Amino acid sequence: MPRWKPDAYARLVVAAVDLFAEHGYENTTVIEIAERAGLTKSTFFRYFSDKREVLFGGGAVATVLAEAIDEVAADRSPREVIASALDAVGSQTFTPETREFSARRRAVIAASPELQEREALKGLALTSAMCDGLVRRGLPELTARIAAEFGALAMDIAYERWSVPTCDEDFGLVARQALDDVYEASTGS
Amino acid sequence: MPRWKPDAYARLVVAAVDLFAEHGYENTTVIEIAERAGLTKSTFFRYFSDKREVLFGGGAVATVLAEAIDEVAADRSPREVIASALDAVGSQTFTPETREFSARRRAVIAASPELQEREALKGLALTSAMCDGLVRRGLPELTARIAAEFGALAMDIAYERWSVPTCDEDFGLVARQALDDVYEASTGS
Amino acid sequence: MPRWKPDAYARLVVAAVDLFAEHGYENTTVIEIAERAGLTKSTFFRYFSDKREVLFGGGAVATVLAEAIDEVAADRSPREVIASALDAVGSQTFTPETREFSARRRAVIAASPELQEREALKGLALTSAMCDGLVRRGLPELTARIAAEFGALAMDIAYERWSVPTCDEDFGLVARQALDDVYEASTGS
Amino acid sequence: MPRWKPDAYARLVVAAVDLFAEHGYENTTVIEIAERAGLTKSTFFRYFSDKREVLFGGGAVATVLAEAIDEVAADRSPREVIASALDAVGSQTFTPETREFSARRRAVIAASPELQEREALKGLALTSAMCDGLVRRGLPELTARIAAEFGALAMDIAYERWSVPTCDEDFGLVARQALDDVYEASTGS
DNA sequence: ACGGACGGGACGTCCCGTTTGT
DNA sequence: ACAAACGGGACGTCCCGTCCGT
Repeated sequence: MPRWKPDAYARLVVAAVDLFAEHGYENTTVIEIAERAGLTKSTFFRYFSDKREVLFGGGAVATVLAEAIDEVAADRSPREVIASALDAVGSQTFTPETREFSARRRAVIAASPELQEREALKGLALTSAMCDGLVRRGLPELTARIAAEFGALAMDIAYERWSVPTCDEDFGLVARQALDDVYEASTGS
Repeated sequence: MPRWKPDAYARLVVAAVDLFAEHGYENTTVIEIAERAGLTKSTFFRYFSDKREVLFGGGAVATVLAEAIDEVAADRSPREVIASALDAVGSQTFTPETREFSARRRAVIAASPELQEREALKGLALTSAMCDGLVRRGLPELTARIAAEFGALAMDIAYERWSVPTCDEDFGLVARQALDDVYEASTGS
Repeated sequence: MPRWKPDAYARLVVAAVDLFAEHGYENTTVIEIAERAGLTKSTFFRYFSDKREVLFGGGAVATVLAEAIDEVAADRSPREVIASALDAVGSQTFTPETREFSARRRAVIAASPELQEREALKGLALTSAMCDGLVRRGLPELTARIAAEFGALAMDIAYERWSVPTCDEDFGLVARQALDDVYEASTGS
Repeated sequence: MPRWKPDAYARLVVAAVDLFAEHGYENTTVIEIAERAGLTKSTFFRYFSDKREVLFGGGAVATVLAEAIDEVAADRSPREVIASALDAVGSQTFTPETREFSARRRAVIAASPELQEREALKGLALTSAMCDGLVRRGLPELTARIAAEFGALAMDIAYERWSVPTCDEDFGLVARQALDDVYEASTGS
């Protein structure tokens, strides 16, 4: 995600979530989204490769994860690396002001299998991003893979917990807690 | 030997549920359903007004309810009328041999908001059928309405309980139990 | 080509040639063609795989050639076979009432390189159809190939000669004359 | 081309003709032209009002004609004025080093009706430029018009003759010869 | 002056649902 | 009654040409 999203991008996303929530994903056309954003279909497809993609911000989270992992001190454990990466997501992507939007986005995705499928694919990309980052740090493939899977699971849980209106904590804290839960559960089994 | 197999309706329904379960509702075309049933798209639309309708059997349940209500002795309470109507559904529509199919149908609907919407509409139709039947018996509008709502609720619950493979009771029994639960809950509140 | 061209097909072709002649190929949209034919874009694309194809009737000529070749008596020379095939084209495809249309079609194609390219491809298909037909008769590959090339050349020449308004002979006669010219030129060299 | 044109201009023209010759006019995009010239699409459109215009050098020839006509001594006949103007075109625009380019440009235009249309318009502009120049010299409208038409015709013929690789004469000479031919033909009729 | 964002619109695909013809 | 033809409309792609901000 570029530091400065063009305004059009955000307008399109907001318009899309609004309309999806109102009329459902299937009953909303790209043209309607674009028009509500004061733009045209052309511009929509310049920003998003297809209609679903408007809800799955262009791999931005994967980039944040990768960069955050590369910046962690070399002597840290995989778990600490992942925790830092989740912190970065909390400070750069899932900021408090996006919480409400995230809740609505979650609801829209939950209502559409087509979107859930895309969400699952995006989840795999996040796991890969974390795994690759850990491999770049010299970790064995398998160790990296498991840590990444734990991180992805924690992120899922945290996203679910964090994106409810009553939650008032930063995503980073919620995610660290979720990561702890995951690790605890893994040892307890 | 008839020129066409008589089972076109059933073959279409089975083919549809199979394909919906395999590839999802959105990713299944009417042509695919018809071909798996050995028919053509046109025939599909002769039997079903649209693609969704293949899962919502032509209002048969509403008819069963209405007729059953009309046959109950006049001195029975609304609750007993409804219970009898549910029995009729169990003996005429949700028979044991349709249980497995119902389970798959439920799963398909649960996976698609578009189908859930239709299901909700069908639920309203069932409520209306019961309410109208009770009104025909001379019940006050409001009484009929509430009894019908309770009946619809019980039917929902029963359908959910009954359409799991481990359940081996008749729908009628399950529905009566659910109706009891509903009434009990209503008094307890 | 079905024996009974649907009316829509012919209407689309006529509308297309009219509009191409009036406004040029590039400046004519598929929707305009369809509307002038009293149809819609959908129907257009059901008949023609793309916009250009409206001028290149679905391989009909190739089929006519192939079938005609298969029906010629076995003891005929390649040249006589080809001549008979050209006769068939004259009686089934390039009939007198299509002459005027052919002239306009030629003019439209001559005005657009994009269309000329497609015409060239269709020409290759015709050569192949004749060559394959001759091979089916047991001719050696090379012999068949050369006879087919001569036939295609004759057909080109004949089409050019025949599709001028002042020509009042059947295509078959014109084509036979052209074939004679080609063979004469080939021996004279 | 006048030397004061920025280099970008010439690079764009060369890139365009190359690509048009390789892939055809229709199959070449402005972006491809700009990229081959090391520029962007925006720059292309700053120099050329549209894609076709890249082959029709900005009316430079009309300007050359007009200026040349104005510089001819007042006592010269229309025919001599036109001849001098054609000389100017030969020394300022159609110089020997542009001969090869002109040949390729001609081939490209010959392959596209869309370009031929533009070429025809440009031809009219040249006729107008010459006619206006002659009128400024005090000639009657009709006389000017006819002399200009002869000049334009001679220029067309000369361009065709000159832009073949085997021609090694200056455009001016070729054009004067063509003008003579035109006048001779006009008297002979 | 320059690039990138934007508008506009055609093309071709897909698929649901309706109508027509036999 | 049945199949095929037809209508309608969304999606996604492509590319020309414009315009604004710097």
